[in-house]
Amino acid sequence: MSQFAIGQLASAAGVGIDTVRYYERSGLLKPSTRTQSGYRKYGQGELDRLNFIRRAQHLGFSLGEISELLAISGRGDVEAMYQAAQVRLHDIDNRIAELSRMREALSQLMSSCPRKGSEVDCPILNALIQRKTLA
Amino acid sequence: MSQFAIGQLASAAGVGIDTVRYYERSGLLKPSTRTQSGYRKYGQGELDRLNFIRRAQHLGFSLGEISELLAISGRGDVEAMYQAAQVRLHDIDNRIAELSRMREALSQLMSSCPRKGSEVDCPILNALIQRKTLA
DNA sequence: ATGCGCCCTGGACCTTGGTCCAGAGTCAAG
DNA sequence: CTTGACTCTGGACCAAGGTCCAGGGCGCAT
Repeated sequence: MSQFAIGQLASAAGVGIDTVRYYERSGLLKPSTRTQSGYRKYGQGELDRLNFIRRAQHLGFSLGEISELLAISGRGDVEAMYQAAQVRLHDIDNRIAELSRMREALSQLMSSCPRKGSEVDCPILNALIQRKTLA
Repeated sequence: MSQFAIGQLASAAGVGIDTVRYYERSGLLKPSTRTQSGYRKYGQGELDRLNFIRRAQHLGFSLGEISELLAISGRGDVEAMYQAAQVRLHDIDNRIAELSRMREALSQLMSSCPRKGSEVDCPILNALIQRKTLA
């Protein structure tokens, strides 16, 4: 059974040592044992868990959500996993919609900007300065 | 010439009093004068400026960027305004692309999830647990 | 046995955009 | 003149996800 020191675990997962300790403080990942002198020791299970955390983060889950995900995963609760993914998906959709609104408003202003001449001709400036155009 | 106390300015712009003071600390908005007793007094120009800040925020500019925008606007520099908008647009596009990647990965996992049965059949769980599927 | 690199703890600090608080002073109406 | 609403300052605190530091202890190779 391979055992890792914190630095080995961290570099195996591509994170910083302080990040691993931070996850521990946050209740996400604790060492399987400690040496007598207090050194953290991790096994393959902890490395898997750390990789799980990173992948879930990559899908946009927050650490709080990941904490729930880990509990769900521990129960092997497929339905709950699906629900969590769905909630997350809606959140992503909302954020995309919000950004798209911004994009639309901004690019519309830009497309009618002459990029030269006086400020009165610049719709970007006008939109920001006056009570026009923008919701 | 209408003069506002901070509370009046804040409610005219739909923000909190503390927010106005925060903008002042951040160098974005300062009162045109102070009374002898130290009360902030604002005029129409400051209300316009505050509204500008809010609208720019609504387009996704950070307060730091808004600070530059205000300087640009003060110079009436249409070209610089356009450039700033373009930078912002690229940033929005990058964020949308990032979220779309997440969305894609997540919805693909979900579409092949049976939502019942054992955990070994759940691709969401598998993607998070194993070194598969996900980048 | 000593030097170098690793590890420990507790706590401070970072970013962004505010929000809240205490304790004091001020303003306007009754 | 008093009361209640408003404002002042300086500083603490919040979320999130870390990052860094000091001052020590440990482990292994030479």
